[in-house]
Amino acid sequence: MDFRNRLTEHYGFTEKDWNETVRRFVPEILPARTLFLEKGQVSTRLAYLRSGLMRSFIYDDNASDITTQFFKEGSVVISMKSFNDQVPSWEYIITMEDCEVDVITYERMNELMEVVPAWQQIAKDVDEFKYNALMNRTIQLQTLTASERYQLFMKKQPDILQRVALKHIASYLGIDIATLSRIRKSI
Amino acid sequence: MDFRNRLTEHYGFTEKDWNETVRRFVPEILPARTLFLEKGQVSTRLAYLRSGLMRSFIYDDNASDITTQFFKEGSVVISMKSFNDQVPSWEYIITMEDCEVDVITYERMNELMEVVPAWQQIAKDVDEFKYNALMNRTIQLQTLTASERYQLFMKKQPDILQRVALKHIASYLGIDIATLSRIRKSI
DNA sequence: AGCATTGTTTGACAAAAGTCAAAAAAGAAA
DNA sequence: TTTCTTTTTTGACTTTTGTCAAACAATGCT
Repeated sequence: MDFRNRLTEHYGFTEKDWNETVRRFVPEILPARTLFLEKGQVSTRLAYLRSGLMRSFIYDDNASDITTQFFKEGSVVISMKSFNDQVPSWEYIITMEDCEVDVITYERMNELMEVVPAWQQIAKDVDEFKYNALMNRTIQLQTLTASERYQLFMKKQPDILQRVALKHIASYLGIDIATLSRIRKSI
Repeated sequence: MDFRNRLTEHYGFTEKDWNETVRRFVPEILPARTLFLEKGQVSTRLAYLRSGLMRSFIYDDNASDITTQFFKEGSVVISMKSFNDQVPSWEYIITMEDCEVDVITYERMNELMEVVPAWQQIAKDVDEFKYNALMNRTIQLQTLTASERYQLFMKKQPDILQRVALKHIASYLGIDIATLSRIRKSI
């Protein structure tokens, strides 16, 4: 099911709602390895990822290039804290493949929530969805061994596994790349 | 600064706002080791913790009694997914000390958000605060060693460290209790 | 195609963390 | 206080994971 049908079905979108929505999202093509958000900058845009793959990561003295999230087609690409509170981002977001996105700015999103109140609910639902995903991830890091975490990832996100460098999977799972290599051999 | 002042200062509460709020929160005393929320039940209430200490934990075939959060005085005690979406909880919440709480039900909270619109913002802020806390925790689990996690906990939450059994700290940090004991000795 | 760069695997080893069981310590209850 | 229960520590050991460096493989670029 495509985006429009989802909105109609879940949120009772009318023709007008859809039009108001569409006019505020700007389609863009982002080549692979384009930064969508930089650390330190206030996130001004949110994207719906039509096709392609992106990831968020942190990079500082303590932690060099640690992937914190993967975004695949159909996902909402957002750095929640920075976008919602309009504060500087502590993470980067970058494309890993050429991406087709529909982008909306913070201002336009606020307009949209006024014009189409259903968007308030959608925003809330997106935030909740992200919260739940993060909670699952946290519990996995808290309770599973490196090998178990990898096997679960393999099972739940086989598609991403095919598409990204292993070093990113490793950092996402909190495993050393050499260890991950050995885990893979042993399965 | 107490609760009332915080609301007045941050959200411009009027006398009336405060009265509408107060009448919907019910003060309660919960003895130590009282379940505030059980797994499988839909969370109907949220508490403001005036004094005492609580924790949330999961308990199932895979994971027996894994602490997922500590709540201390001044915190909002809530199982976000269950309360916000009114779905069965996947976690328990239990008091660890005698607790003084102000409790509000889901229905009353919705009323309150209508009568005092500032509460919509407060609810949003609480959710965001919890999300950020969870994000920090996740990154710690992802990037720090057991020893580093413990030392950080010691530094950031020395009060909780004094008040709860080490086995709960251990499970919260994803460390075996015997290992934690050795880490403590070595510092 | 050829070279440079980046990513992955491997070996040899070290360090970190877990397991199991028993002893010691601390707390709760009669 | 004494007993019972729970929690914490410890020892002996195993397993898991990380580190460093080199070799190997894959990929991108000119």
